[in-house]
Amino acid sequence: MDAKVHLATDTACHHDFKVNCSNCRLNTLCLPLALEHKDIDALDAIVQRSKPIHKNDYLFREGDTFSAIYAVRSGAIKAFATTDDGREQVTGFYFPGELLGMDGISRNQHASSAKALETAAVCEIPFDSLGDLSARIPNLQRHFFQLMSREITEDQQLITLLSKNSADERIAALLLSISSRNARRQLSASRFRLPMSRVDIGNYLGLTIETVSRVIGRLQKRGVIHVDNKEVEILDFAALTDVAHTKMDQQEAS
Amino acid sequence: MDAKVHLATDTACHHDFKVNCSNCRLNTLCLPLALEHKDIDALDAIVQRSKPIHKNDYLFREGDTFSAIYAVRSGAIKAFATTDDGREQVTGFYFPGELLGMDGISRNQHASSAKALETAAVCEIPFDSLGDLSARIPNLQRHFFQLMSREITEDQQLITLLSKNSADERIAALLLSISSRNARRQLSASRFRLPMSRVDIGNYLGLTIETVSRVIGRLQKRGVIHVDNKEVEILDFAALTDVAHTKMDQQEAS
DNA sequence: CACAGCATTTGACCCACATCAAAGCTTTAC
DNA sequence: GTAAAGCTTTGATGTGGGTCAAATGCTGTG
Repeated sequence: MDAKVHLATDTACHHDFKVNCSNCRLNTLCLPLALEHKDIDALDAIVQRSKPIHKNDYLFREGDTFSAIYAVRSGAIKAFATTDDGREQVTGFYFPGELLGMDGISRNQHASSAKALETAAVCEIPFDSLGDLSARIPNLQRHFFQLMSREITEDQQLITLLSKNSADERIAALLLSISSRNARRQLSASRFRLPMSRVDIGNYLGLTIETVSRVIGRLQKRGVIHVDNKEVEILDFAALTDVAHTKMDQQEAS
Repeated sequence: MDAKVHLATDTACHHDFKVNCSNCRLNTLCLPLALEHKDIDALDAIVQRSKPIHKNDYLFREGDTFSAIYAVRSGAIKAFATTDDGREQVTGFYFPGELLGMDGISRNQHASSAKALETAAVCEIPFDSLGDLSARIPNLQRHFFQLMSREITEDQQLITLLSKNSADERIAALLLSISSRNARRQLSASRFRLPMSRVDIGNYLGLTIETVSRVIGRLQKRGVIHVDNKEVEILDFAALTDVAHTKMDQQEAS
């Protein structure tokens, strides 16, 4: 964790106060747009970095009044809705540089809950301020429309995955998604730690934990990946991509 | 295009070209906001109503350059993506008063295709103009954020439906959704015509046509609904709601 | 009106994944 | 360090809905 814990006494923030949007390592992800310096500073002024949360803490809960969207700075967050009968539908995993909470805008209350999968730091972006600022900075408005649109297309991809793909294909697609999101952050595309449990994976992909476990075991036996608990290494990208896309299963030596 | 060019010759269009946003019957659906008269007029000025399309016509195709979003004025539209192996994932059905096309914003090209399920009229809203206007009319900006957010929450509900619910529950939920959307338009909640085929329903709900057909047959046998081809009557709302929510199936006399 | 081309229904059978069960393994608490 | 409580894996068995097949019903067209 951060060394500067005691710098500020007036807030709950334990994180580096020197960070701002201009110097944030993630700004090419969270703000991949050509904003003027002064515009970035204006955005920076409304962003609050006061939310270090740890494992299992809620960032917000379904039904909470909506007031802000959140950008992940470190750690990992899962978003999920709880069904009538108490089961959990995970609607997304969010890694550093990614934004969540946009589903709360429509009814002014969060439609899903979000909790930390591990210790995480987030930027809180008050939505009213963001709206005001967007009206003044056309690029920012456009960018924010794009971010929401991306959430829509990603949800639609998940819909397709759930509706049309086998368990093997779903797992392979998730591993490749995490891999490529790691790569965007300059981290290894082939070795990483899964921050979520098998239960979470199951609740995201519409599978039981047993199936998740079996599929992972099968991929490992084939030499496509190596898994040790939550540590994953992708040994054969081509094969994994193949699994993700192949409708009919290819036969393999067991 | 100018709408008026078709007045003399095009008899395929049965719709009223005099319509504008102020007098549109649907404006409480498509614009449920407190816009000033002059703001509505400004919006009206950018909206184009030049698109009467008929059954199986495309409104836009996956990959087309994105330039506008669309509001359905009459008829019905389905949006869908085509998977690698050529299958169709229907991502939504759109009825009068509903907007589609927002998934194209993020990459400046449509992420899905849209085609008419029956003869339809749509309003085309050029996105650049809408952005400009939104920057000047805070209420409009907020409203549009809300519309996109609603699309997100609806997609997430579909994700949950696909991931957690049985065939019976999915069908029941779809029928209830269409029913309530009809009611919003002052139409009967209990009797309506399904504009989409069984194939489309299957591709939306992640089921085969055989299963769709069997579930509908079963619901009919139980006296929950009456179906004649595409005409549906809901005979027992309580029972249908029950089917939509019940995880464990209730026993019934067959 | 009759025929071609679809869409829908119905039945028989099968399989991918769920469910049930139980045994490691890992983490947390004291 | 050890116990308790989770997680994860692995195996045996069951089933909802997919697949295959065929009959029937619609729709449009010349």
